[in-house]
Amino acid sequence: MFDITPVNVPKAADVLAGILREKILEGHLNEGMPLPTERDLGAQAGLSRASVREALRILEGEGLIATRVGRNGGSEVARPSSATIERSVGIFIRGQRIRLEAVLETRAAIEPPSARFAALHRTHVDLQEIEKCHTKLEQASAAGDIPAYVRANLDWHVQVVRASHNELLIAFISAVSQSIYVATDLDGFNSVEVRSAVIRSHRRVMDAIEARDGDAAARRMDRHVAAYISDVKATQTKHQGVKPKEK
Amino acid sequence: MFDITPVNVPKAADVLAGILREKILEGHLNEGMPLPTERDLGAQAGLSRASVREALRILEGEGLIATRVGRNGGSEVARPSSATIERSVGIFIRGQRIRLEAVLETRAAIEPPSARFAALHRTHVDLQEIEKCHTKLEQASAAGDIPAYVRANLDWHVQVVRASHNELLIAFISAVSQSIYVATDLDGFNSVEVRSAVIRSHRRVMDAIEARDGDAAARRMDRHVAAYISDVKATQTKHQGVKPKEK
DNA sequence: ATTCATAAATGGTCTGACAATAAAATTGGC
DNA sequence: GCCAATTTTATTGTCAGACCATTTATGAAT
Repeated sequence: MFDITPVNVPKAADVLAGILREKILEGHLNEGMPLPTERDLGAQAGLSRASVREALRILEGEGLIATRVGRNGGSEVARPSSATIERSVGIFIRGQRIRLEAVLETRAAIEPPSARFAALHRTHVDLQEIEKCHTKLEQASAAGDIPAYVRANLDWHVQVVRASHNELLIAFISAVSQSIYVATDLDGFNSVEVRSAVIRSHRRVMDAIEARDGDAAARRMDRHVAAYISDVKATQTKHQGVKPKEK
Repeated sequence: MFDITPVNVPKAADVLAGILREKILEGHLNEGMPLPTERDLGAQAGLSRASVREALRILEGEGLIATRVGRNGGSEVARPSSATIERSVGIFIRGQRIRLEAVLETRAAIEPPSARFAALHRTHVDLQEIEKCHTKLEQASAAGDIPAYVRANLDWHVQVVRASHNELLIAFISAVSQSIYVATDLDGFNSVEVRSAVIRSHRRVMDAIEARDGDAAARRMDRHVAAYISDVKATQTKHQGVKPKEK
């Protein structure tokens, strides 16, 4: 037999996008450098403006270029940020109907080792940033402002991972946190006791990071997120009412 | 002051893409369901076909639709797969010039807890799949086929995480592994001793997963990836020659 | 020099057409 | 009646050209 795969029919826009993507990622085009105008690109590539625009739209979706209108407008090379990862992860979670527990589980897997790296690599500025989030958390808790509290809680976790100085872990945590935030049941934090317990856990983790004690940071973060998952599960079963089968 | 943010100028294609995206993610449109034709969509939305096409191209980039040409062609709803995450992570790593060490560090952070979940949630089929990868690894090692060996190595790691049955972790590992593969220095595995050591480590992890021993699985995986990182660093310094400052 | 009006450059959008493709409908042979 | 070859048709892919919207440069008036 010939054993040939389904014939490959690359579209013009895809080809052009691929060429430009490689040029950008290869480093031949640096951040901020302008691309030719759509008309020029079309002339150079022998394509219509419509095809060029589709190609540029693909690259824009990948965060590789940014486009402005008007005179001296046009597309310029951009650095792909974690925002692109956050978007695709968010779509993945919603599209695949990933359960909140699984998302929390993922965070529980990533954060303890991240806390270890944070303890090892943190700078003085990192500590200040984490402390800033913690203060906001305390204030929101005292004021009983639950939405602000949850927001500050998420920010604290992201900030801790930031101190690891591992951009990929930061991107992952940011993406996961974003999805956790929109799915978090605010009622779970109505109790001032629950909020205080979280604040105490955070303090212990921060102490370990400040002391550059990686093992302690990982261990305490592990306990903290595990406790968080238990709380969420308890809240869920309490709210679901009939749902849980009591046999 | 008025305190207004920079005026929002949403583009037609973005708006339409947003509407369709929500419809899909909200679950009103199920997988495989056909969207209207481009002309119909344009008529319904009051937009030109060009704008509709840009919107569809955005959604295609997000993995939310798939498009076929020809009669009875058109776009149909798709489930966003981990491929989208893999792409954005790959672009992020290349675009941000993330060092290989950082990527390996990320894997080292994710895999041990994933191995724990694998030990806890694995099925019999999972074990068989992992074993299959292991067999391929041994064969490639014996035959001295380094590229196949590295490929099988990566597959084994992904397969272990698959056994965790956490789709998000699987997506992360797949994405990271993909990038590790293209950056792996094949020469590091020229030695049969190195390859055998890897195979022995894998076997120990597999034993723990089979025994449903989460702690052991996590611990052994941790040691394995840590050793891997050391090897890579050793290989790098050996190869770089002058680069490392020997003071 | 500052301010204001005008022009120019660029992306955003629309219209209409034709090409390429793949499936359905039709036809012809048996 | 059934199967194969052919034609038709529905759909995306691509193109060309025009005009609109937005932003900036330019130059004139003060």
